[in-house]
Amino acid sequence: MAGMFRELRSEVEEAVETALSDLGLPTDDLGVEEPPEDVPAVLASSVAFRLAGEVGAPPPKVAVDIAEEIDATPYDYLESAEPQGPYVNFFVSDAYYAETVAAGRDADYGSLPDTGKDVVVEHTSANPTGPVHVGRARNPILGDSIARLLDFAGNDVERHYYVNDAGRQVAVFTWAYETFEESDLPDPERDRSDYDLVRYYRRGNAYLEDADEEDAAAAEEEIAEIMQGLEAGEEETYERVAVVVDQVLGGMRQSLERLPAEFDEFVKETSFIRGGEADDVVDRLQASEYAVYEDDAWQLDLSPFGFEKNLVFLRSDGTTLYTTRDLAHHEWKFENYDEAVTVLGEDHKLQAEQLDAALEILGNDTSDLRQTFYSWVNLPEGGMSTREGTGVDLDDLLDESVARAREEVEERLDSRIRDDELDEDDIDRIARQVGIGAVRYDIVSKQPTKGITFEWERALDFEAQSAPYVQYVHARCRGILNEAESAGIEAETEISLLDTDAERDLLRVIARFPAVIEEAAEDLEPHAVATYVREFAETFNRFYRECSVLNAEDDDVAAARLGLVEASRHTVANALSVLGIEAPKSM
RNA sequence: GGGCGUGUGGCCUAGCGGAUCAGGGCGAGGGGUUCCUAACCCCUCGAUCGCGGGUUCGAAUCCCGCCACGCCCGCCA
Repeated sequence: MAGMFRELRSEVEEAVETALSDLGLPTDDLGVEEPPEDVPAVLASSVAFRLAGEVGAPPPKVAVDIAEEIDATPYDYLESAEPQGPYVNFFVSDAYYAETVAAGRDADYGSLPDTGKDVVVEHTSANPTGPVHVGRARNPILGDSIARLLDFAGNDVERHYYVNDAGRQVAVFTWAYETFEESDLPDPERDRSDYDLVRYYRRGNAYLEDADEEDAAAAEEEIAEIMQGLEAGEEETYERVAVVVDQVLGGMRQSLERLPAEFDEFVKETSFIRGGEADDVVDRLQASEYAVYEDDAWQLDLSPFGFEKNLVFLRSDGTTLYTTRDLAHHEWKFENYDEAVTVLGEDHKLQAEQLDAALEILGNDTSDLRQTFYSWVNLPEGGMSTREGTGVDLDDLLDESVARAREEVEERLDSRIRDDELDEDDIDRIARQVGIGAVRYDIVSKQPTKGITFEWERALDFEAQSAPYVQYVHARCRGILNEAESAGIEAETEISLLDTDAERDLLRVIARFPAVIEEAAEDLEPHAVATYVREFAETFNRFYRECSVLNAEDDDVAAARLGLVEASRHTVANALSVLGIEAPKSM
């Protein structure tokens, strides 16, 4: 049940290995790969190139010998091996296609068997200083998609947001919130706690920058007091900070939920100070052979790990640093989960590597920790900053996208052929699904390491190679399924009647889905699923044009095609679900 | 200065050692709807895969050098 393609791949690998060893040839590299689109085989091998020297014959001759030696009879899905030039091509049996339709007709098609692993995915973890802006939006979208992907690949997944509530920023924020008067501030951009409070944060930062030395120093003293209070474990200080943090975070959560990105737990940095775990980390690091005491501060000499500079883990005033607390945080993850995944901006790369080294020093096995990085989303004119108030708020982007999607829906209403009468709720629903989906797909479909420059027109393009393009395929499937039901057509798993190129192409693409999930999950690359689902949609649209279900030659063909549509619907719905994009029942 | 990342047609993007077409999309031009929703499909235009070397039977993909851009090199997070 783990996917026909994956089983076929195993069969082919075994068959090639057997044939090679029977021929007395090395089996270390089987060269099994996917052939180009125009080759009708499902898999191919390029071993002949590598073995040509050894055999003393040209690759095409070697390919013939290997193909002849391969015995397909013991296998269910491998039908035959045929040489073509220097390649050996592998063709599949009807059972391969039949099992694909049968598997695809299960609603959870594509999901992988339970791994039994508990995995924690930490993502976003943006400082609670103000509304989420587009520059940060890649993190929740990527992180949430990775969590969904790992879940679909058979893992038990928890999503965590690590709340930085112990740093200087929140101290500044708390001081500003307690110091400035609302009447001195501009109106909030939205009636929500994060938009409300960020005004104090911005005012506070501006004050620190512009105030004369004496006033600034006085403010700094108050800020330092808050930081010291946190470190000393003063309950009262925690409460003061929490008033600010919890309110801002509450607002930010509402933005994130629109994506949607939801969390199982918000883990506060201060909890590792209060619980004593951070102090414990300090004690153990001080006792390690890498610890040095320089300039009144405790540091780690990480040169054996390839780092030029020392990593300070305890300030000269005796307080801990972000990384120190994060060490305690990660040890806690190791205790409670089998694997930990963290989604971070590229600016945290060095810090993440140092964290890794320090965790090793503390005796942890960091092979269970995987960090994945992404580049920032910038505006054409530069970066975005919460503190300075520059950038596009995520809420504004989503609102704009939904509004444009609504315009599209309304425009298309007139030329609509289908007589299913979309009501006001449908229009709302479609605008939201398409609008949010478009933003999400635009972000999740690109390699995370590539930088993105945010441009309205490009982000909100609903044409081909976008979420709506794929979502439309789902709506088409639902449309066919609904009509078929009223027409009394029952789906069948009947491969012999699905023999056109369009049908076979679609079957082959559907068969690959579980293998795509497997590989994407292994590499933490949801964009591979986005690429796949786009290819799937292209293939489906060709099938849709050429092979009518409701107007098929006869009832048997209609029933067989309906089975294929069912499998298609599950494939596209599940792929979209992994990407966190809704699958509309109509558009 | 050092480290990491990115560089694919006018623009965006996939591929990251294998099939003398490097896939898609946007854009530009031309077609398609008495037939399951045209947010669709088909055709045409357009790429020395940043530059220069090297390894290999084979390189967009690996190695070296260079150039451009981004990020990092705090007792900030």
